Amino acid sequence: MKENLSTIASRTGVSITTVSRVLSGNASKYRISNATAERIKAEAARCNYAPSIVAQNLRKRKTRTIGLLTPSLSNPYFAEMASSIISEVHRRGYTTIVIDTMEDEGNFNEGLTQLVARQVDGIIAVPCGQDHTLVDGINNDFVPVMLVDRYYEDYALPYVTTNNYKGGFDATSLLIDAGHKSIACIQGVRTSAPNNERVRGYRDAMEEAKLSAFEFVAGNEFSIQNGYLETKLLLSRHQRPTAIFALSNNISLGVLKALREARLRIPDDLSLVSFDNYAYMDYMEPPLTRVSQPVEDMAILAAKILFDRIDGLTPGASQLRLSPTIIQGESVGRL
Amino acid sequence: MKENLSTIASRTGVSITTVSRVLSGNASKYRISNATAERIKAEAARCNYAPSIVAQNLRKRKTRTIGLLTPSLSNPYFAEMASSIISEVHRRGYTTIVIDTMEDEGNFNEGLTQLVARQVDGIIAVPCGQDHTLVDGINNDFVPVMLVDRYYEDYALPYVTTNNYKGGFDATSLLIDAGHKSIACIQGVRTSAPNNERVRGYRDAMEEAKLSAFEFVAGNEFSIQNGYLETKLLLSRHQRPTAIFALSNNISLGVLKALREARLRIPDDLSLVSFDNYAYMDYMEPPLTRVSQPVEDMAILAAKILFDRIDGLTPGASQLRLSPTIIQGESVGRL
DNA sequence: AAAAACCGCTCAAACGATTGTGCAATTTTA
DNA sequence: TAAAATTGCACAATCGTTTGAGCGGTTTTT
Repeated sequence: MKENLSTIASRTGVSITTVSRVLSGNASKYRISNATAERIKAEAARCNYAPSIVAQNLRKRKTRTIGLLTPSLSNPYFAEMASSIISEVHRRGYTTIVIDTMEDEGNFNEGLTQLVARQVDGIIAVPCGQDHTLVDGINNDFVPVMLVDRYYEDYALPYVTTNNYKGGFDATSLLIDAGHKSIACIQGVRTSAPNNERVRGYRDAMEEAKLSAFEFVAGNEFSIQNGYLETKLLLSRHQRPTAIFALSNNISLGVLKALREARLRIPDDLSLVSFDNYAYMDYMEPPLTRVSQPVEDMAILAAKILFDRIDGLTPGASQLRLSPTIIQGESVGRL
Repeated sequence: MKENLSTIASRTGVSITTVSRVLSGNASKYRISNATAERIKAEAARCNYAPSIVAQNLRKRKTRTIGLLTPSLSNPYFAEMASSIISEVHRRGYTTIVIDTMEDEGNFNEGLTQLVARQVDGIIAVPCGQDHTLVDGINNDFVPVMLVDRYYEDYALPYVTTNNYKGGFDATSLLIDAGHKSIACIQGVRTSAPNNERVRGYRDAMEEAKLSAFEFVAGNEFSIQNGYLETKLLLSRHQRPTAIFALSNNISLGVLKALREARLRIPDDLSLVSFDNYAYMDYMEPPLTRVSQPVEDMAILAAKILFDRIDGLTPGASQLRLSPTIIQGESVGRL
């Protein structure tokens, strides 16, 4: 049924060692005769032998596995990221253990511990929360960790992220160029570095246009509900903004829901620019103008840097920000 | 640095066996004195010991891991399914290895083999292709396999899927009830069982309404491009249909793209019903009327049946079809 | 002809846990 | 007080590989 080296060894009349060496391609290196080698290979093929990866993992102290900690696979942004990472990892002959942290710091830390116990060779993570002691210790003492999207400011852990500042700045400038002055910004988690960079970009663009007096930042979660509630609040103010800058895809969905309830039309009644890109946004009412993050590039780069570290190479710069691009939709009106 | 049973044993002056028994909670079962047990626990806690899961896997011949073979994480339908499955698996104390087969039968089979070599305790798979000899052999000889969404017709492998026939029938009936007679159906992979059930539902609904003369089924892939090209072809016919039934979310995106290029408006110029549901569809132009598959229920049920088999329980019915629901959008016009 | 080199393979330890059995020392029972 | 039972732990095998060292026999070198 389940074959192993020893069953093959006894059937071919050689030692386990010899079988192992032949089947791992080291026959000539250890001077196994061609005749013996062929006999072993034939038997292995006949009985459909495949080595136990579990046993190899133990002996080699290497699992050819990497762990991926993602906050939410149901978010298309992270799903695409996971998809790209998994295929990059696969391309290198590794497999991926995926842990969905559901945006919870406890789950995140538990996942990290689990991955270390499973002796993954590397970890790619989108962190939750601000406490980086555990992940930092793991990166120093056990396996290389690579952060994607989110990161810890002023800290040494390597990461690949979007140039969120530029994204915030460009999106805001776009609205300003269209004549908007009163631009509200609905943000996500306030302790998230990308969020704060986006906000900083927004503020700088406003300031540069001498619109600081109109600055308005609200919100505290990257969720549909947060976008919905903050928009509800915004609309109830006596001075309604002419544009909204939503700092994530989910926030935008919430904004849209609130606007629809209020029977306000985009871009006639209000303009909207969203962070994040997704194919569906082209078919929305109207197609959204948005800041597209280079998801695939980030994934590939994160994998590359991680594997360089796994392979013992010391990568150069390992805190990288890739430029986002603006995708023009029809959700911004000229004033 | 990396602690193991032997370092703890030598520091506490007992045998490895004793340490193992204490730390795995079997102290009293093997009559280890309280004093010794406490001493060992204290030392383990002090040095932050965690057992090597790799070693446990080998010895216990169990990995507490399940493999998930998904065709494409960038498809929101499968991403949500993966998300639900991963959290169900996690809830049971297992971890998930995810393999993205990219809709390729070769990748699928390679993934299966890999998972078996890694000795996962069970496999949840959305299969690709029609040849089920490998997956079937694995299910019989190695680990339990559970199919989701797609399955092999007239074959014993257990699965959970949507009642695709009902989905096809209901969606078509809805269009018929709205007065449509000429309803085109754009299908996906023709060898896929769900696809064919949807088509069968479509045909039966047409027949029941005595509209067989208007039946029209085209297409061969669950992709945006297929939806796009088939719509282009449809529109170039001299008798244009009044409605399109698209058998997947991606196909619908392609339809929308083609209609937009032709400057045709939904539902005024053409009606559309789509298979699959996604939050974004509510914000599209117009919100789509669609057949929503019970993704989460399928995931939970698939996990339950798989774990029942892993635990040696013999589940009752294990080829299940869950009913889809229709979500009313505004993409169907009355004639 | 002795020394060196080579050939073809095996031994045994190791990776880090789990587990059935066994064995002294102590305590209880008869 | 001798036999029986209990206590508290250790020995050693096992899971399935990998790998450095070694060994007897043949061939080549000096």
